[in-house]
Amino acid sequence: MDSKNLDLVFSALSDATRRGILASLASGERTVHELTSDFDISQPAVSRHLRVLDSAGLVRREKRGRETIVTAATETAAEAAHWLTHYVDFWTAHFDQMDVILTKQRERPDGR
Amino acid sequence: MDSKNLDLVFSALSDATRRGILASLASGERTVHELTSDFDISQPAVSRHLRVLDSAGLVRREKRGRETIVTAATETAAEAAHWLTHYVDFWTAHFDQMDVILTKQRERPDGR
DNA sequence: CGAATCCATAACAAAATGGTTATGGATTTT
DNA sequence: AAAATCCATAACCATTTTGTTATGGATTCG
Repeated sequence: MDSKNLDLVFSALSDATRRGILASLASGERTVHELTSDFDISQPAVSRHLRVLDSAGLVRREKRGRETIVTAATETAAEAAHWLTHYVDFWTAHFDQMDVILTKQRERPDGR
Repeated sequence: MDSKNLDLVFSALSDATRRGILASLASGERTVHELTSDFDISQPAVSRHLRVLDSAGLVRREKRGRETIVTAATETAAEAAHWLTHYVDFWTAHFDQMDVILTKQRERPDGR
């Protein structure tokens, strides 16, 4: 997952409607038509949200007859979650170190 | 973490410069001036990125004399990571179920 | 005290975002 | 075959974003 992909993934996740689409895909695949009736926006608006999610690798679209079937692509979200968790761990580790240092200073205020 | 906060957090994380700022804060606090020399953009641009990160709750700013000290706020990123992980788990669970169903169908193609 | 430094905000321009309606291709239904 | 359905794209508009330069307040340095 490179920087450009992270841009796309986090940007895609920054919209409540798109997160809602992903949430509704948890219960299984949905057509564009079904998604349009789930959310109170026009069909073209749904199509554009899906293109954003698709570009980010967060959903897959597949033509089936005249319908388009949408499914969640778990791996990409998992990668983004790992990235975020990695940073949190990284920060936390350093904060723990800082805490150790500060504790030592408190124990020996003369700096020995 | 409500929907509006998720908007702010993911939107803040969708910019490579802001992720870079967060990364550089892993090694400890930095002043706005230091961050400005780290990244090849103007000081006002850095200030605005910091305001975005601050609004999302991803950093804290503290005036110290004429300097502004910036530190990472781990908790918020952790919450976003948890949100994302939760969804991944949720999806994965359903996909696993689907997989079970599909496997059973493969084992008994007559649908018994 | 005067000069320099640190930083936030305002004003502006360019680009991206998210909604709409209009349209048309492909497929299914009748 | 004609009508209806599903969906993508184009065109348009309002809003937001991200960079810039200009400016000024607060603090520190000499």
